[in-house]
Amino acid sequence: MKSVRVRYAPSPTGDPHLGSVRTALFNWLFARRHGGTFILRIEDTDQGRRVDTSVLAIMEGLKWLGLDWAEGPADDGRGSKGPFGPYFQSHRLNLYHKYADQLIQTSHAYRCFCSPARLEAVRRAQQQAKVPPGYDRHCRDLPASEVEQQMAAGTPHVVRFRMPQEGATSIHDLVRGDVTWERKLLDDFVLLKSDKFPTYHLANIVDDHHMQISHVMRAEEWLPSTPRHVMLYEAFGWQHPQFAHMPLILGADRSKMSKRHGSTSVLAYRDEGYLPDAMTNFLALLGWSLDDKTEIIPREEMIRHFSIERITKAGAIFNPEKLQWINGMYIRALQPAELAEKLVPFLEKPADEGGLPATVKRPVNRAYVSKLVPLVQERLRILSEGAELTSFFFEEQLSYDPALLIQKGMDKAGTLNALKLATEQLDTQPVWGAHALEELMRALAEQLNLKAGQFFGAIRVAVTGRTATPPLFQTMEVLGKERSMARLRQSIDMLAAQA
RNA sequence: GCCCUCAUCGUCUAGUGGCCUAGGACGCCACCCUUUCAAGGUGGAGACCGUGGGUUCGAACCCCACUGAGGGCGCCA
Repeated sequence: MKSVRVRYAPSPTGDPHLGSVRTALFNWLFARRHGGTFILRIEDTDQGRRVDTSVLAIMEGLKWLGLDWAEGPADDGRGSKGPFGPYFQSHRLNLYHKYADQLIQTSHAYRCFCSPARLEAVRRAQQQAKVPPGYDRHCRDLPASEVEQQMAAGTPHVVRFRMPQEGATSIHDLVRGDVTWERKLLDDFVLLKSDKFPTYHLANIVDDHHMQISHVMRAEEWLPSTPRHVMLYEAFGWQHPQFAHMPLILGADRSKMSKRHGSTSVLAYRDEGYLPDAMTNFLALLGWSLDDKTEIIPREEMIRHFSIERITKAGAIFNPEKLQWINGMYIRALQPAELAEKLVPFLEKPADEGGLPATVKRPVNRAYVSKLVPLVQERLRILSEGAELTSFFFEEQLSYDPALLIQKGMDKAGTLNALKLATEQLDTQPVWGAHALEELMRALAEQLNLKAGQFFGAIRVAVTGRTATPPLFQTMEVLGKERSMARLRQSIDMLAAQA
C-alpha cells in the first residue's frame, strides 16, 4: 500500500459533534495503524454559514481527545502547518478557479447564468410534476455568443459540471463493497458559486488530489455524492482515492444524530466530566469492534488493531448509558491523585453548574480532596457527579430531616439513647482512625443490642445527613473528629427537638 | 417521487455454510459480598437472526423478491 494519508475535513459551522468526531477518530486510528498521516482540513467554502469560533472549537475537541494532526491549521487556528497548505479552503481560491477554468476549457464544465429565482421555479415545477428534482440543464449548451454576451454584461453566474449522460459509475467502497450509479440520474452540479467560492464538490476533489489523500473515510451521508466526485476525478484525469463510508451515528429515534437529540458537541461531554480516553473508547465501539468480547480498549490497543474490515455497515444509536459505564471504568482505573486533580475543577464550579453548594469556600482544600477521593472513586461515573457525592464533606451546616436518624425497628427514644452513647464514647476516642472507630462502635452496638446496620445507619445520617454514603468509618476519619462530633451532637439536638 | 445504503436480544455488537438449541457488553432482575450506596462476583430474563421464496445434505451467513428503516436529491457541507 502506498503511504496512507487521510484527512478529517469538517466545515466550521458550529461545535464539533459526536458523529463528526467519530469520523475524525476513525481517520486518526487508520493513519496511526498504518504509520500514515492524519490531516485536518477546514472546508470553509460557505461564507454564509461560517462560525468564527468554530475552528478553535474543532481543534479543541481534537486536542481534548488526543487526536493530533500532522498537517492542518496551526495551533493558533490562523496559519497552517504542513507541506500541502494552506489547509483552509478559503485560502486556496486561486487553485479552484484554475481548475474550474480548466474544466471549462475541456468542455467538462460550463457557465450557467440561471438566476436563483429561476432555479427555484424549476424546482417547484418538478416537485409538482413529481419529477426528480435537479437542474434542468438550461445553460448546458448555450451558444458561445450568448455566453460572451452574458459575460460582457457581467451577469452573475456559476460553473456547472457537464455530467455525461451515458453509462454508469461504480466505486469499490472499502466498507460497503461495489456501488453503482446511472449517470443519467446525476445532475449538472455546481462547481463554482457566483460568489467565486467553490462548492464542496470541487474543493474537495482538488484538495484531496493535491494533498495526496490516499483514503477518503467519511460518513455514509456522503455516499450519494461520491459518483459526482469520481466523475470529477475522471474529468481531471486523476486517480481517485479509496473510499470508505462509515455508518451514521443515530439518535434514539433512529434518525441522523443532530441538535434535536440533545447535547451532541464533544466539548459538552468534556464539560460534563467524561474522560477523553473513555470517550474515544466509546466512540470507537460505535461502528467498530475489536472482537466478540472486548469493550475496554486502551488507545494503543485500538491503534494496533484498528481495521476498516471490522467497521459495521448499519447505523448505530448513541447509547448514553454505555458511555457512562465506560467512563466509570476509566475513572476507577485512574490513580487517586489523578482523579483528585481532575475532580477539583468540577467541585469548584458554581453550585448552579453542578459544583459544590455556594456556602462552600473556593478554592477547595486539595489535600482534603485527595483524602476523600479514594472513598468516592468507585461511586463516580462522571466527574460532574462529584459535587453531589461529596458535598457533605465540605458543608459547615448539614440540613436533613431528623426522622431519617430513626432506623428500621427503632424508635425516637432508642435512637436518641444510641446517639448519645455513641457521642460519649467517641468523644473519649484518642485515635481517630477508621479501624479503631469501627471496633468501638461495633462493641457498642452489641452492648445496645442493635444490629450494626441499625446503629451505623443512625450515625451515618447524623454525620453525613444522608442514608447513602461511602463506608461510614472511613468517612468519619476523613471528616475528622471535631466535625464528626459536632454533627453527632447536632443530630441529638435536632431529634430531641422534633415533635 | 427518484437514487443509494442498511436490516442478529431494548441498545452497541460477535458471527463470512456445519463449532449457533446464536456469543459478549450496556441496561434490567435475582442472589452473594456487605454498616448504607457503589464497586466486584454469580446467575437470570431478553433475538424463532425483518418477511417470503430459492441454492445446498446443511444457512444468521449465498441468491432473488418484498417489507421496514435511514441517508441523499441546494450557488450547504
